[in-house]
Amino acid sequence: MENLSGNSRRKAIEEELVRGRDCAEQLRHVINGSCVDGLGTPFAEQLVKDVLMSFTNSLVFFNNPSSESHDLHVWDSSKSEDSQESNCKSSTLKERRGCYKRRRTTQSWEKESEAPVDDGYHWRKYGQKEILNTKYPRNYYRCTHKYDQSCQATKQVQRVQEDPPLYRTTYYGHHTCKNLLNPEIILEHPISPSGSSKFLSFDNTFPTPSKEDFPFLSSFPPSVKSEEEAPPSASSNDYLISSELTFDNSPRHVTLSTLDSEYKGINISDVLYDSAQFDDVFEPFHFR
DNA sequence: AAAATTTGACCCAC
DNA sequence: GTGGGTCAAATTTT
Repeated sequence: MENLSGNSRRKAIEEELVRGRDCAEQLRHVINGSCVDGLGTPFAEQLVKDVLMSFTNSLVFFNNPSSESHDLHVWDSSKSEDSQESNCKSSTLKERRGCYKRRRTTQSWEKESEAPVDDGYHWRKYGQKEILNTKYPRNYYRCTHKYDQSCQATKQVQRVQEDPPLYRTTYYGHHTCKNLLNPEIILEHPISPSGSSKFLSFDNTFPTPSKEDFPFLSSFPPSVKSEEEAPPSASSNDYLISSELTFDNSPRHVTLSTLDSEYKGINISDVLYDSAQFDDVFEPFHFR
């Protein structure tokens, strides 16, 4: 990933802000009813998402000039969502074997960690490949609820370094599944005793946050089990869910308000994160 | 028995 | 033609 610094970083921030402004302007038209019918709510939701993403990106650029930290790369091409659906016309299982469309572009993000992370979701391994010029095989996982809930989330995990052990996890798509194992989830944030932040309590429609593993909170995953051979790495309770976008007492925390937005078509994973993690753990966005 | 993993085959994008 | 993402039968684990 490239390091953004100096003018290029400033330019990136500027472009993001301009983009956000444009989206907000479009959103205004939608709200005023001057938008073409039929695009209404979904379009508005997309605009909201874009605006929030603009802020998010800008803040990341602003807060994170360094590229020495661990990785979180995000490239959003969500408008061309994953096309794993098979076009195959064959009907029998055997005929359908291997019949699929390879993913071209989808939203994805990477994370590197010293151990394969337990992100709280239920993953089913469906493949393993030796990758050219790499020492370790790449493991492919899909959401366990791919079929029962049509959850399209997948991830790839690959060991990239021996000593110290380093694993790169690349997530593709968002979880749309409901995790039924942890019906009651309450978020708390230890460094925010003032009460200025609101804790969110989720019912079984929303999985639990596991802050360290899911910087972009596709949804809040409950911790269920660790996978692969290594134990999950230690975590720090860094997620803060606030009722408003604010720089609060912990100066490096930036939080965005989200409530059940995922169920209204806005995926909070696109807009919610803790900026501190980017300082410590992640690089700025990666554009392809 | 059901769920999960392994692994070779298959096929598409490049 | 090749690399890599996915499928699915076989096998293992729970």
